[in-house]
Amino acid sequence: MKNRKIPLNLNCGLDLVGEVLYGKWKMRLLWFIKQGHKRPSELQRKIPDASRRVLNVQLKELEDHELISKVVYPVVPPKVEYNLTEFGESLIPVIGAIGQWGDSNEERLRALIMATPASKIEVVSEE
Amino acid sequence: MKNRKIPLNLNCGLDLVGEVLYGKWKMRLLWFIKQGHKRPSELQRKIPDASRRVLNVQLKELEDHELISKVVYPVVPPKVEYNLTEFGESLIPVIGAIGQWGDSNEERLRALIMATPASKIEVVSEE
DNA sequence: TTGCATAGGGATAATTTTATCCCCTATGGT
DNA sequence: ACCATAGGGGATAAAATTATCCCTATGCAA
Repeated sequence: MKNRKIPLNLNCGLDLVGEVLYGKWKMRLLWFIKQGHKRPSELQRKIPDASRRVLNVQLKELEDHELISKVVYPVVPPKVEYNLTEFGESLIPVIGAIGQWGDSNEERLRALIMATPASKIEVVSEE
Repeated sequence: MKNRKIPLNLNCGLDLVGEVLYGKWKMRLLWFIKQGHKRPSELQRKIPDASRRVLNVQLKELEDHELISKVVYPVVPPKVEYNLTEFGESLIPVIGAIGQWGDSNEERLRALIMATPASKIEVVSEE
């Protein structure tokens, strides 16, 4: 998400949403924050597949887009909390719907995804 | 979407949905097909920002994921039609919800996105 | 004194995703 | 012959996204 060479297209609602919600971990971040996991370290534990760095970056973008707000407590060791803004809250039902569809179709999706050539992982022999 | 080096994570519903719906044009393709624009050339006209090639690729993925089905008529010049499968149909309300949220918040989103440093386009002087 | 927890961020590499380019099919019309 | 139509696809370049590595700071505990 740095300066782009290719102009954004922001024609329809879908484009606009994409701009703030695309990002591998963003929806999950919003979701977990909604569930009360507000501190960076908690979120990190909830999403161990993402590195701390990446979460920071995506949190920052969510903040820039006013979906979450950040509170920094001036204590040591540092303490930070994220909260959904009202704007962010309004997205929760949408994310809920997406996750819900995924959960409802979990088995089928899993099978489809695994069957797709695109998802075959390239196994590299260890050394 | 070729063979990947980094394992997919398919922990929750959100991950699963992402696997079939991430892709710059996929939701729009589904949406337009739903609206009756079933032929590749129609879709292309609806989404002029994407090249024909890219649409083909994404349509193929949607097909592999059983969200749409493809009918090839053995005529010349060729005629092809895509239709939503039932599975694909079941996604329409979700896509609708996303687009709806985007439309409802269009102005705010547009302003936020433009204000974000990340979206500043790198202007290259001509020549 | 070293180690740990907490949070943050620059620089760069790796990976994935999109875009671009160019070519192919077959038939009917000019 | 040559073009237009309607649909496809390989190869490669470019761009965008993620991951990795390493460094900052503070106060407390072993």
